[in-house]
Amino acid sequence: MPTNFIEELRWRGMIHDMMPGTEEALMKQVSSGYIGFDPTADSLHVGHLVQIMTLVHFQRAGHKPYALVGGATGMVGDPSGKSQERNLLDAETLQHNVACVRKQLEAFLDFNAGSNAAVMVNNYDWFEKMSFLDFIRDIGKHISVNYMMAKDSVKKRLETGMSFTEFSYQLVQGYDFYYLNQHHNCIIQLGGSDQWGNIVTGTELIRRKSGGEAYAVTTPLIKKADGTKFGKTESGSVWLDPEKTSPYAFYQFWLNASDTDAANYIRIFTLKTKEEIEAIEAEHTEAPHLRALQKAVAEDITTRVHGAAALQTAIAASNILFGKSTAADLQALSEKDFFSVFEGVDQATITSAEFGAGLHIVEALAAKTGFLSSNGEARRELKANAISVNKEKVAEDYILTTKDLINGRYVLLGKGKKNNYILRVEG
RNA sequence: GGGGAGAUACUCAAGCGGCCAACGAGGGCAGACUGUAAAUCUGCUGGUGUACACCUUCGCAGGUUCGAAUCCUGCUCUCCCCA
Repeated sequence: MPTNFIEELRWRGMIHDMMPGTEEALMKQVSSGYIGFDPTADSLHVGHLVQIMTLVHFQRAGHKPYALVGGATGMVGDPSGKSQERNLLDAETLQHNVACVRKQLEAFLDFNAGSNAAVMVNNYDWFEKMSFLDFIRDIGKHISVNYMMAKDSVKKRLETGMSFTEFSYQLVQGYDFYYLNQHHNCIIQLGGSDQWGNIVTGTELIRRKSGGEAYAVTTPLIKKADGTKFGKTESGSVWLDPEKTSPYAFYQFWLNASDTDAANYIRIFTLKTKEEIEAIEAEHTEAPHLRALQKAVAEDITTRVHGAAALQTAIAASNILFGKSTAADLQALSEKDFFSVFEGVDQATITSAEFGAGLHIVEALAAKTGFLSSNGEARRELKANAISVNKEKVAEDYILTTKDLINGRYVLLGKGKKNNYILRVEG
C-alpha cells in the first residue's frame, strides 16, 4: 500500500492545484505518474529541482514514477508563460539536450526499485512514427478549438500573435498523457503551476477518447521573499551541471538564501521529516547567526546533486573564503589543496614575465585578467575599499610583489565579501 | 488611405542650441551595521588617463552652426485617433 503522497506534498507547501479525487485515487493503490522535462538546454537548473523532488516523493510514497524528456514537445515549444513565440532548436541540439537531461535525472530517482522502479521515457519515441494526418484525425478530433482557446497560455498570446505550432503544443503534450495512460497505466501527471492547462488537456483527452480517469497535481511557482525570481544569480541560472555552475557556487547559492526563503527551501528541496525541520528551525531561531537552516539546505542539496566529496570541498572553500582565515592560513595550504578547494573560483593565468618585479593592483584586476571589466571599475572598487589581496584590504596604489604569492605562484584577490578570483603566475 | 505622438544609457524617465557623459527613480555593485540573512544609511554606476583633459554615446544617415541629445532633411521602427 502506498503512503499518502498528497499529504506529504501538502505539509511541505508543494501543492498549488489538484484535481478532485486525486488523493483518494492515489491512496487506493500503487499508481504510475509522470512529469515532463523540456530539453531547452543541455542541463537542468535549480528551478527543475521542484519537479524532480516531487517525483522523488512520488516514488518514496510507493508509486511508480515516469520521467519524460520531451524530445518531441521540445520541437514544438511550450507557449505557457511565454509572451513571445519561441525560437525552435535544431534537431541535433535537441538530441544532445535530451541525452544530457536524461543523464541528470538518472541521479535522482531509483531505477532499480523493483516494481516501482523509475522509468525514463522520451515522447519522440511515439511521435516519431505518427503522421500529421493520424494526429489530427485521432487526437485533434477529440478536443475543440474553443476549448484550446480558453487556455490562459493561448489567451495571453491572442493579442500579440502565436503560431499554429505553439497553439498545437497543448494537444501534443496532452497526447503524451494519453499515451502513457494507455501504455503504462499512468493516471496522474505532475508539474509546475504553469502546466495546469496542458495537463488538463491531457486528462480531458483521456476521458473523451478512452473514458479513463486521470488526475493532476501542480506545484507552486517558487518566489523569493523579496519578490525576485528564484534560481538566478547575477551570473545567470544556477545549473545542476558542475561544468556550468561549480559545486562551490552551487553550495553558496543555497547558503546565501534569506531566512524566510531557507525555511521554504528546506521543505521543498530536502527529504527531511517535519520533526527534523522543526528542530532545525528551533535551532536557527536560537542562534540565527549560525545559519543552521541555510547550511542544512545547502548541504543536503549539494550532496544530492554533486556528491559528498564535492560538498566537502565546497565547505572547505567557503570556510577559507568567509571564515576567519588569514593570509597565513592561505600560505599554509598545499598547492594541491589550494586548487582543489578553489576549483569553482574564477581564475586567470599570467606569465611571470608579465608579473615582473611587481604588478599594479589595477592591472591585476582588469587589464591582465578580466576579473573586472575596466580599469575604471577596478579603481572605483579600490576607492570604495572593496578590494583585498589574500584576504587583506589594499589601497589604490598597491603593487603585487612576489611576497604576495602563495607558494610563489598564485594570489587570491577579493572584491567585496562574495567575489573571489585567483591569479596564477606561470612560467 | 488621412491626422497626431514618439524613439535618450540595464529599465522607466527628464532634457529641447553651449553650464550634458546627460536630472530623477528603479535595478546593479561596493561601504557601514549584521549573521555570507532581512531592513536601514552612505558612495559609485560609458571608456582611457589618479584631477583639469580627451574619446565614444541620446533610433539610422546626412545637413545647418564656432558649437547639437536639443534645429533642418531623408530613412527605419513604435504607438494613438479618424476612415
